[in-house]
Amino acid sequence: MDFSDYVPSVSVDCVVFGFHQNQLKVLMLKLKHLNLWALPGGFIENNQSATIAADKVLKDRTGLEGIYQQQFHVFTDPERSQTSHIEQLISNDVLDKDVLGWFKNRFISIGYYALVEYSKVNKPEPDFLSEKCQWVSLDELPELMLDHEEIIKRAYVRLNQDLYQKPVGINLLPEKFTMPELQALYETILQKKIDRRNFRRKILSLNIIIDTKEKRMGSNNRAPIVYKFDKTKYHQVLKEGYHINLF
Amino acid sequence: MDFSDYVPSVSVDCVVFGFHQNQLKVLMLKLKHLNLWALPGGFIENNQSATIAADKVLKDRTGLEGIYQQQFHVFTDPERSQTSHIEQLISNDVLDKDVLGWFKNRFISIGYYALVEYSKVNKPEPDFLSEKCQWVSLDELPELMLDHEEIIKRAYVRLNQDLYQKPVGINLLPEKFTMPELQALYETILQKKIDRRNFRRKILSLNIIIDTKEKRMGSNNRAPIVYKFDKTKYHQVLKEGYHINLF
DNA sequence: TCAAAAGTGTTCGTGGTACACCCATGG
DNA sequence: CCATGGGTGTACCACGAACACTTTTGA
Repeated sequence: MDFSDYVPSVSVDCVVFGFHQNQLKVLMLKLKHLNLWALPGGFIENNQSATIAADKVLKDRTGLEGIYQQQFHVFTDPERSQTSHIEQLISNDVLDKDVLGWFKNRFISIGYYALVEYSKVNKPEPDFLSEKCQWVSLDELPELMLDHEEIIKRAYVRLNQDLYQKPVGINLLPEKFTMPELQALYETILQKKIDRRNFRRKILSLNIIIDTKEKRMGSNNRAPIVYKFDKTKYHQVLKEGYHINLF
Repeated sequence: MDFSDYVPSVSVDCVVFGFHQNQLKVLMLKLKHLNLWALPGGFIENNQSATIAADKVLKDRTGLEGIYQQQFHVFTDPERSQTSHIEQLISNDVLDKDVLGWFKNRFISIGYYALVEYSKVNKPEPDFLSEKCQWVSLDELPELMLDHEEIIKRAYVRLNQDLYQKPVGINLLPEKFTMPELQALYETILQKKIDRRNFRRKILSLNIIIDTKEKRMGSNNRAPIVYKFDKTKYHQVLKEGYHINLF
């Protein structure tokens, strides 16, 4: 029994969603000297839980802390580890060739998704392997490293499912927002049109948003009411989930 | 940068649920020479995905194959690894002392839950660390190794949640079953009473079970209809989930 | 005063909830 | 023929779906 057979390297990959111009965006890294993009990620250090590691990844790339992150899947397919990209990075002196042995090792990755407010991420920071860090539209993904495309797909599927059980928005939207803005977010994530009036009633019935008594002026039509989230009730509902009627 | 810091050992732990005498049971292992129980688990071998590893664990302990297993969480708390149990196993000659270094390593564990038919598990097999393998009632758990109690709790919470989106039963019940039996299963998992007549209508409306035209004779009252699952439709519904009405 | 889009209200139908009633079986 | 528990039917109500009307804003 050779124990070294059972020691894969474990990393954390974060699918960071933002919402801008009625599009869902994902934060991605462009690798140095390669025409490839990657998800922000990192290794789990000693005495760190995966959650802490994921929080650190998010902090390092966006500067944001205390953001809602959700572990959604572990990717363990032995075929997912490929060294070809690494070898190219080494031949371009981005990585030292000593590390090849390490990267030849088996990798498994814990997938997290995070929801952040687009406007709060001013200057996303690339890491040492990448030349830039920026938002990429979900439906215009470039060529991605390893199985990162599948990771994003699964994160999106999970986000979609979670939306039917938990509220979403407190991190994706600015502090103050209007009903049409919240609706646009839901329509984007669910990829379907929702009736204005029914949406309004449904959301209000959840009691998670508060009328600020302000109105958003400036546009050529009736000024919509400005709302903010009731953080206490929001997190309560987030924790308990909706009470779905099945029996 | 010491890469060896980032190399935890990765195991798979399976929470195997069975249903017997209107109780949810979990398959557990009694450790040799210790007054401790553990979940069936194993390491992920080279060229194995976690799913395959979990299937192997299930096969080795129960003999069953092709069972529905669901990855539900990864446990990465650094505090979860303790060597005290291992040291006791070594001092009792169950384990060779060479392996202590290995077990001093950091562990993370991928949690799966499985649903199996109680009666199909005739002789559950202990592994080399344990003296017996048997069903334990969920509400009478003995003292458990490491964080296995939390793993079970979380598996149960997830199963409970999943029940509101997916059907359950095809693996937990025998091939042929009656409506009251199915209802007892649901009531046990959801821990609440369900109205007989409404349950019946709801289940039938899902179109996942078929009337076998048989009746279960022998009891002192009207003989209930015997049903079986429509495997095609069942797995279809399992994959798609219920369409919950939210927008 | 007009177009655009937001706020308010109404109707309808499906499906969940809460029941009452009848029917088969073994003792 | 009777107790027990399973099968069938119905009335009610909440909530989602579809839709019409009024109000506010800037040009």
